[in-house]
Amino acid sequence: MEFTPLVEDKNSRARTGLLKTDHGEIRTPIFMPVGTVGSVKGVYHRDLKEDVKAEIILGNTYHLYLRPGLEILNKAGGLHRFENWDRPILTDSGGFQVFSLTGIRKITEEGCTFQSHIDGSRHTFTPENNVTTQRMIGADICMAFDECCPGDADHAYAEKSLALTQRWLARYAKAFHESEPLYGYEQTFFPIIQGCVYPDLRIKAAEHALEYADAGIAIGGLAVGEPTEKMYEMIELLDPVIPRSKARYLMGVGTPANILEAISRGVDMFDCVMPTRNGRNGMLFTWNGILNMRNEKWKDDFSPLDPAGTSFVDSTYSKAYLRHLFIAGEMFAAMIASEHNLAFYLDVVRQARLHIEQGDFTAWKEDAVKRITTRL
RNA sequence: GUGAGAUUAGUUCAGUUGGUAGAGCACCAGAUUGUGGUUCUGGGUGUCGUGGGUUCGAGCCCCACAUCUCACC
Repeated sequence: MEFTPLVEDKNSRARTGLLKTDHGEIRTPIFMPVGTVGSVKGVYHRDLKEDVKAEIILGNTYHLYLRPGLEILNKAGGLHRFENWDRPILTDSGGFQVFSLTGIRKITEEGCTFQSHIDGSRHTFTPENNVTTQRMIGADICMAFDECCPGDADHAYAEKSLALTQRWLARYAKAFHESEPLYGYEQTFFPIIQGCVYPDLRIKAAEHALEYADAGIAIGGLAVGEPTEKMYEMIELLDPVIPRSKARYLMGVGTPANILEAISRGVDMFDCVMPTRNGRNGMLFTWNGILNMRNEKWKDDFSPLDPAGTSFVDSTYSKAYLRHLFIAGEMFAAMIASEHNLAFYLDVVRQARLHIEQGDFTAWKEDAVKRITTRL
C-alpha cells in the first residue's frame, strides 16, 4: 500500500494526498463512514457511493468476530464480498470496544479477555489472534490491537498502559508479517500512537510506533474524555515527529469543526460515529450550522433540509417533514439524517482538499468553522 | 330502568388523619467523538368532571348533576 503526499498548504500543516489500495484510491484528507457490523447503518451502498461519495468505510473486528463470526466471513470470501462493497475497508481492532466494556473485561500481558455483550460468552483477543481475525475479515487497512487509555488517566497508569500497547504492537507486527492475505489483495496495518495527554509519553509512543508503520499511522486515545484543546495540543506535538510520508489517521474524531482543525494540524484520515449516531437521534450538521431536527421550531418549516447540501435528500425533503418523521419514530428519519450527515462530512473534507489545492485553506477554514458550529 | 365502580398532566395512574398535587410513558430542551438502532441530563405542561355545601382550609367529607365502565332487569 502506498501513500503519496500531494499539495502542502503554506499557512498550516494541512496537505492533500493519495492512498492507493487494491480496492481503489483514497484522496486525503478523507472521512471514513463507520459500518461497525458490516453496514453503515441506514444507508444503501448505492447511496454511500453515488450520493455520499464515500471512498472507504470502516468495519469493526470485535463486532464482526461476535456476529456473524469468522466462519461465515471466511466462507463469504471476506467482508468486501459479504457486504458487496468493492471500495476500501478499514477495520478497527476492537481495542476501543474492549476499553468501553469496562466491567466485563480483563486485560493481561497475553491479551484481553472479555464477555460478549450479546450472550455473555467469554473470549480472548491477543495481538496474534487479532491479526488472524482481521485477515479473515480482509480489510485493506487493519488497525493494531491496542489498549485505549482513558483521557483522564494519571501519568503512571498511562505509562503502564502505553508499555503494554507497545509490547502488543511488536507482537501484532510480527504476526502480521508472518501471515498472508487470504483473498488475493494486499492488506496493510496502521500502528496506533497512545500516551494519553502526556507529551513525553506521546513522543515515545510515536517513535516506537513509527518503527512499524508502513503507509500510515494512527493517533488513538483522543476524544476519550480529555478537553478538546488537549487533543489539538497532542496532534501539534506529534506533527513534527511523524514523517510527512506517512498518512495520519486520527481515530474516532469527531465533529466537523474538530476535523477541520485536525486537518490544519496535519491529519489526513478520520472516522466517527457522530454523523450516523447523532443523525439517528435528530442532529443534523450543515454548512449553516447544527440543527436538532426534533425541535418544535421546525414543525412548519417547509424549506429544504439543507439548501447548501450536496445530497439528494437535502433538496428532496423539508425540515418539517423530517421533524415529523423523527417525532413519529419512523426509521426513514434515521436514514435521511444519516445520509445527509455523511454527505456533509464528505463534502467538508472535499472542500478542505479543494482549498488546500487553491492555497486559501486557512482563511477558508476559519470562516467555515464559525459557520458550521452555529446552533440553529 | 336498577345497582356498583370510576372521573386528578397529552396518556395510564398514585395521592396518607382534610393543609392548594406526583410517577411512568409521551411531550419540550440539552448532551453524545476507533456505534449495543442507544444512553445520559434538565423541564410538570394541571379549571383535580360540573355546580353547590360543610370547614380557618377540600383532590379527599356531604348533596345534586354529567359522562364512562361493569352487572342485573
